[in-house]
Amino acid sequence: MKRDPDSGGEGRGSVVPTISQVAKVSGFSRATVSRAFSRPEMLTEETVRHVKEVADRLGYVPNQVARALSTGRHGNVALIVTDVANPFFPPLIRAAQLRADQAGLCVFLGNSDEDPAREELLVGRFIGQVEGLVLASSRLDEAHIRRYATRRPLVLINRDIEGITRVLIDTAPGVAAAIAHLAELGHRHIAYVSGPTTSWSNQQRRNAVRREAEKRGLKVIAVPARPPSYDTGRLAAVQIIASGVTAAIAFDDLVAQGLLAGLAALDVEVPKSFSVVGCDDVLGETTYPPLTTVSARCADAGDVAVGLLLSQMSGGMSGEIRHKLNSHLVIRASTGPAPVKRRSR
Amino acid sequence: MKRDPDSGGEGRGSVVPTISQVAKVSGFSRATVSRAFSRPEMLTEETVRHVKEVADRLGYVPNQVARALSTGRHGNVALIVTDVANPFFPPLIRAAQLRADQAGLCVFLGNSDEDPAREELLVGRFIGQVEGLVLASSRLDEAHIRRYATRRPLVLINRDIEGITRVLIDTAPGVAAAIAHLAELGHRHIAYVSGPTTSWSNQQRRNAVRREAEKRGLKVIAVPARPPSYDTGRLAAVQIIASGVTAAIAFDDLVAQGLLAGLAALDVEVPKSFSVVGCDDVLGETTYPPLTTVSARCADAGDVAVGLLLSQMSGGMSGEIRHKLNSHLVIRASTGPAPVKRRSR
DNA sequence: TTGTATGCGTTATCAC
DNA sequence: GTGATAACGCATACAA
Repeated sequence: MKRDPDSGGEGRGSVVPTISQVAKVSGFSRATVSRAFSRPEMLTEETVRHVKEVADRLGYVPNQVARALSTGRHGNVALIVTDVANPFFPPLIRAAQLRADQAGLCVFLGNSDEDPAREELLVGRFIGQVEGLVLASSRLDEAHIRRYATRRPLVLINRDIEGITRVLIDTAPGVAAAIAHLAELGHRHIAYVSGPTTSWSNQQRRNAVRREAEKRGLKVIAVPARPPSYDTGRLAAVQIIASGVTAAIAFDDLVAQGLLAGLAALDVEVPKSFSVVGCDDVLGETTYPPLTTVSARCADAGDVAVGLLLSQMSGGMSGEIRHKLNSHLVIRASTGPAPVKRRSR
Repeated sequence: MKRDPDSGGEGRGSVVPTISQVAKVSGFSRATVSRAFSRPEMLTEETVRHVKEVADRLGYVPNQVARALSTGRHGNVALIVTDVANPFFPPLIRAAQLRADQAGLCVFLGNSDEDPAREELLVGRFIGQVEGLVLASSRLDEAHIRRYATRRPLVLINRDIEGITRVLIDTAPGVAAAIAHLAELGHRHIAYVSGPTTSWSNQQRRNAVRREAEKRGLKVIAVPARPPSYDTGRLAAVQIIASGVTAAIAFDDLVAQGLLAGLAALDVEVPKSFSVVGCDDVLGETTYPPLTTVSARCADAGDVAVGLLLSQMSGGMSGEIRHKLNSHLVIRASTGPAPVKRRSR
């Protein structure tokens, strides 16, 4: 079982010092050296100072793996998202990181690419070395998630499973407001540019669109943009224009931005001849024209999720938690009055 | 040292099974159970099957921490970036992840916020439980980096320190081409909208601009946008216009995009009255007008960095490595001929 | 092919 | 306040 002390890139020819070396050199016991690092308040200031000095000289630093084995805690959590490169996630990741940092936790990041198998692989790799995990927009089936949740504290973002702690960005109110906004502008026929079928967010938004449109007597058709991206949004423009609608609400801002480009390519002026609404509000005013969109507080979701995970990890968790985050409509410049006349299809 | 087996969120009232339980129930020794998971090829198919069945029934799964302590390897690496939310990084992170995944590694992600102290904290937290790290756009001082590099394999992205493995996105050729492009369009006075002083990329780009401009007899002024962002870019517009230049090249695409917005707010038409060049090419054609920019292959950087880290971790590394990634100019629609006449400042 | 014995580096439990 | 020592759960020489 002897191991090459030089493997793993440690030291250049020098052995990695352990607590025992420090003990021997400092003249104290291993227990004392250990305490000098983990609970200095139990020792004389003098002792601590001496031990640390020796440790410094030897280049000793506590082995976290050994510590973790002994204590059962290592302060790691995992965050799995579907796509780091989708602008929805970076703010979420950032906020989650920040919260974890403040608690002294290290965070593993995983990228599932919306592939359940890949996500499962990642969870499997992480779960043995984390104290908790948060799954954002998980594509795992319910049974798997439930099983994982029995092994480790687990919180879901934008996935609604009874009994599992979850934080949901409730875009329904914002979407409803968007429909109302379009209705007031005189639009009667609109399109919903839909995202992934398996996405909770997509289902929620689609339903909200239908419900509110029906209530106001608007006709709505669905046009897919899968996977949701700038390109699929751009490609959807032709079909949307051909359908004769005068406005579209997209699954997310990226799709909306692509749609804007697609419309421009068709010489359709926005918002004069056509109105576009996005969702998530992750692009700010950077689109042209600035996008009317549903604000989704994705950063808050990351923050809250890690917060809930923390309290779950520390055991202070009573019943089921289903945290909802509000949304609202942000009106910018991509929506306007319905054009007075448009050719029928 | 007895520990509450229920802590850490494990099991609901059930003890976490260890290798010993499986051994007892299956009738084999602990060594055999261990081998059934780590080196099944050493055992009879029959024994492996039996052991795994028992393990399954008991819900046993190897404890990675214990395994790591024993073997000295745990398959974790760390990636630290300055800002997850800056569009430059997501593609890089994604590519790095992918490469690590293929090698079966888990990746810790850290966010330094361009703060050296914070970055140091993160490295300290990570280094004890990773086999290697990659630091992107590190703000750490050279001495620290060198010290860390003696403890673990380490590769730098966009930071040039002799003796440390590094991958550098060489934007100088692309920037030079951009200057040439502007010169050919008749621009004589241009601005460089600069990024963080401590950033290697910024220094490199600034120098390339100066060098090439001098060669072609262009005058160049520097205008700061710090920290580099959409907002600081937008704010820089006033100063830039006031200076009387006819074109600007920005530290990165985000700044360029902000500048575009700032110019629009001032009713300066792009590219008719003013030309803008970005850097990194992370926005694609999503800006208005589509941005002429220097392509920077940031995804490749992440991929290559992890690749180098892997070979360094496996010990197969000869001398010093300084991997350069090329760049080139991508001409879109934000650059055009210099306006025939502009009021002097 | 399988079992035995020991070590990995640390923390926690007891004594002193 | 400090020291001896037994876990923590697993992997691996070595013996059988």
